[in-house]
Amino acid sequence: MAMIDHSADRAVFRQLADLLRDRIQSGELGPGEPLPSELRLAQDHGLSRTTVRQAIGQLRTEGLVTVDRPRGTFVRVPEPVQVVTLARGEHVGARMPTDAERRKHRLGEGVPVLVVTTPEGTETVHPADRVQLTRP
Amino acid sequence: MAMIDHSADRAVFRQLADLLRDRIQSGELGPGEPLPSELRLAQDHGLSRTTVRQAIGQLRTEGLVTVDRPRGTFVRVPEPVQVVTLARGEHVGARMPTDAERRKHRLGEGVPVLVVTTPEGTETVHPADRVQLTRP
DNA sequence: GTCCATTTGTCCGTATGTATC
DNA sequence: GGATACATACGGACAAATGGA
Repeated sequence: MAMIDHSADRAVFRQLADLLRDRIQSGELGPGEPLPSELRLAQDHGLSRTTVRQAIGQLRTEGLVTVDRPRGTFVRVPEPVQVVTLARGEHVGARMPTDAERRKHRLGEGVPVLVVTTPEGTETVHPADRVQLTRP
Repeated sequence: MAMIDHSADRAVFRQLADLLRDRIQSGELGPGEPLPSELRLAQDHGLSRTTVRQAIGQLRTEGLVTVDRPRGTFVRVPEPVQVVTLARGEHVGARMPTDAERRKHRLGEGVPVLVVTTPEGTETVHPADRVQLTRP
């Protein structure tokens, strides 16, 4: 098993996040598959549950995993993407939603929003996990 | 002073995050201004420093504040925005960067990246706090 | 339906390290 | 050196929701 180095420069919880991220991005943990439970990870690596939660929190903010409480933590499953066409003169930015916006649009953690601004200044917000913009 | 309701349905750290977010969005705490220290917030509201850190962590993931350790926690100052023109057929998405990408591009916490994909499939990433895309 | 084990969420306390002023 | 402030890591406790026996 991959190991954690307590004497390393990098924080322990970041090392654990790196390990789990690698397992996800390598495909060893596929979309929809559960991560080991927090208790299991803590025991396996000799860490406190607090530290394990920090690591998983990191992956949550990166949008790599979602939590279905209390069933477990799962590798995020990609949403079907809808393509939206940009009109002339429109600008596009991205930012994190506020807590209120997250609930309103039912956004998962770690999912930004795309903000489209018309030349008149009107803004529309799109969930970045379900929308792609295109210049035709 | 605004109060925390321990009997409320909403978690205490979320209530504190709400209070601080309101003070930022109302302009009472302007860009570049420091938040009260974690210890100060803990004492003022009768909370543990752990809980205060949870609240501030929430605002960090929302990109509302930045931490300059150990000077303090500050309301994020908007970056100068560079406008990038989209070519025909390009697609635009957004996602959170991984930890490695964050360090590579010197991205602040809570800042997504804009991902531009050419028709050939080449991807370029832009920090969403410094770049806006436009369809001319 | 009830009981119980599992799992995540929340909150507290403590300690130590590191960088700044 | 000392005080301040954030970062990391540990520990414990209880709550809430799920799922299986």
